[in-house]
Amino acid sequence: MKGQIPHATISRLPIYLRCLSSGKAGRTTCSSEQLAQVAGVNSAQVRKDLSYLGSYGVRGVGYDIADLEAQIRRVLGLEREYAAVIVGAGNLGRALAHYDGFTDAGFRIAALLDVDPAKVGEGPDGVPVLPLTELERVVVDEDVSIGIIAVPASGAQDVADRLCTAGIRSILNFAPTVLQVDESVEVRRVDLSTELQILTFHLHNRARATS
Amino acid sequence: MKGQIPHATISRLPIYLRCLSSGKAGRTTCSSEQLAQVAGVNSAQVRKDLSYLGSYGVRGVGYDIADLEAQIRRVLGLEREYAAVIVGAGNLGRALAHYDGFTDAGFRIAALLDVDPAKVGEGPDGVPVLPLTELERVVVDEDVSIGIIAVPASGAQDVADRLCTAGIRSILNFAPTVLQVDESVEVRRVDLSTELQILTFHLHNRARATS
DNA sequence: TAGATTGTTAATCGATTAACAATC
DNA sequence: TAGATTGTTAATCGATTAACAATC
Repeated sequence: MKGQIPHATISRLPIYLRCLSSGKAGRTTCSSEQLAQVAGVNSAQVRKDLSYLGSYGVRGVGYDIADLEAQIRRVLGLEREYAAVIVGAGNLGRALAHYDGFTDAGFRIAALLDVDPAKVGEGPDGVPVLPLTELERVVVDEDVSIGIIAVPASGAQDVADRLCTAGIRSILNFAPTVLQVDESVEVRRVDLSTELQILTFHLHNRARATS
Repeated sequence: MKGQIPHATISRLPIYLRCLSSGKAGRTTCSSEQLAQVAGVNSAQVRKDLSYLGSYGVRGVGYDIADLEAQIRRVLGLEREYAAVIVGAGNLGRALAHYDGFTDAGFRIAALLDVDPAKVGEGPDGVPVLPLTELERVVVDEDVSIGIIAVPASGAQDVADRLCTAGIRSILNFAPTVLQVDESVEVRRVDLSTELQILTFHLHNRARATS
């Protein structure tokens, strides 16, 4: 059943969820047109996406906000809490450990890990900074299911290999590298420089187009 | 000419660029198969993407690495430097200002801006932290073309509006909101919680599939 | 020439969206 | 009933990829 939800739909569900939670306090229902407006997509798209969850809308009325929220959370598997480790306690790693969005969304940062012994100790918001050698132990002891890589590109593949060996099957990679991992491991890449370079393409082209 | 390069191709060009730069020192050419391997895509895809740049490959030999790098940089508009401002001097904003990847890729962070007067002063790596009221002046004086939003969701739309009014046409948005902007403005969204939630979908489904 | 690899075609696949019957 | 809005179909659009002639 679940397997047939398209990839593109899955990546829009968190956006719908966010739009629903931050909706006007008074309303209890919401039309596909309204949701489309705030999510920045086509209303037919919204209806199609939501139809994969089952038929929870009411014709002529719209979707019940609380109900829809629950359905999306169920499909995304957000009914339980997940623990994550962040590897790399540099600026980015520490900023991520601080990041409220993770805890707000129900993720728990079990530890920051770093090869540099000087960084070990108490970290931001009481998250411990541990030596990288503790990786395997933390993953087991704290039931960690997500690995976040925030080390320089040169170390990223090694870290990924260790995470995989430790049993991690979901990785969020902030290093500017394409990781080579087993196909059973899901990797999402967040590449900050790449995002800026895509923006420059448009800057460059708009400049050319109007000159 | 440029306008016809597909969106999907544009977003892969920075990855190819990175793979080329970090290649083995000895080699001067590179086949589509090799590039596909490190970039994690299909080799036919690589050839098709590169064909949009023009015909710079040599049959039976491959692509000249230095030449290809130059062509990609030209198409992406990376032959010049761009200045960016980061709005929001919290943990994320400050980590981004520190981030070497931006300077390595030729971006200059002109300033961090924050509404909180307590945060104003000298920031990370000598980047000044200025009051948000300085926004318009900095954009003009420093010829800023990119705005990076690292404020909480509640303030993001206001910041976006001010950036647009100041003349910015490219925005990188780290706030968990879909910004409503004029269609002439290009927005890229980096939503950290969304990425984790997409990972949980796969965790959840793999767990269900194997149980 | 033989081997390697590009550039491009055509087939396939998947995602988007207009349109509208169903129905609250 | 009249108005609103869903769920779904079918058309369209765009992206991926196998295959192979061209050619170094």
